[in-house]
Amino acid sequence: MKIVTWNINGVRARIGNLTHWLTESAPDIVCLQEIKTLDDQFPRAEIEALGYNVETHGQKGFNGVAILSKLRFDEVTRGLPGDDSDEQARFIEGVFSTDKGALRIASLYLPNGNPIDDDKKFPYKLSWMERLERWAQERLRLEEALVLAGDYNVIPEPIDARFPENWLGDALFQPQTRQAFRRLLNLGFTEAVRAVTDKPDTYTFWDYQAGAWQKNNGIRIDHLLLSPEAANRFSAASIEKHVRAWEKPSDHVPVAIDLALQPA
DNA sequence: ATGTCAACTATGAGTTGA
Repeated sequence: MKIVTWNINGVRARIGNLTHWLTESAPDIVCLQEIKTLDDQFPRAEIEALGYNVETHGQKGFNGVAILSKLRFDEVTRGLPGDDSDEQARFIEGVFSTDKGALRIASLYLPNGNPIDDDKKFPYKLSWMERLERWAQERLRLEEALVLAGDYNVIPEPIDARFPENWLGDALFQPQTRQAFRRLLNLGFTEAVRAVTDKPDTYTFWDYQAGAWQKNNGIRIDHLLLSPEAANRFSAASIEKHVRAWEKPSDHVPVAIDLALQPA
């Protein structure tokens, strides 16, 4: 089963791009971030026409996440628990039935957190990461195949940036950010891409500005975290980098994994 | 060179967020 995460950076601006990619890549389940639309304006008909079920958690103008799936959703939950005052749409969870039992997948869009001296933005990022850790700890107790996929806005290690020194003052590469990400991993997750390669120049995002793509000035911030039960079925990971060279691209590219699971 | 882009407000051009 092929599972992919992709920050689409505006699903309405990118619908042609998305349907072309769905046809080419043929994923079973897709976690989208930054759909930048209300649920009732999501272009679901074009996606359903390709055989996908669609569940969204959108908001006006920015943020927003979705899950597209060839498998029927058994359950859907919107929003990350832990702060009832948080109105930003950054988290959706779906549960599916497979031949090996339940498969639980979350599509998450972790706060950017810049600038770090703002009195709200970086603290919001860190508190969101604490909420995510608590949620993950609880879900791991279920001992299910669990995939936590999305735009983490975290550069885990210096090797995950072409020019790590450029990111020292950035929320994506702060010691507190990296430490929170390691805490999450250390609950027992396998980070899929780094489990299969230690190569440098393994990036998932290239800024639109300053010719970052042409210069390969990239960072790796889109990740898939696997519970032990998912990691035991994990066979491959790939970054679909060619999509960044398409017309009107997102600044992120799809990151895919294969799990040895079949729809029930 | 903060060099780009999407969506908002508002109906041409500025703001926000990334």
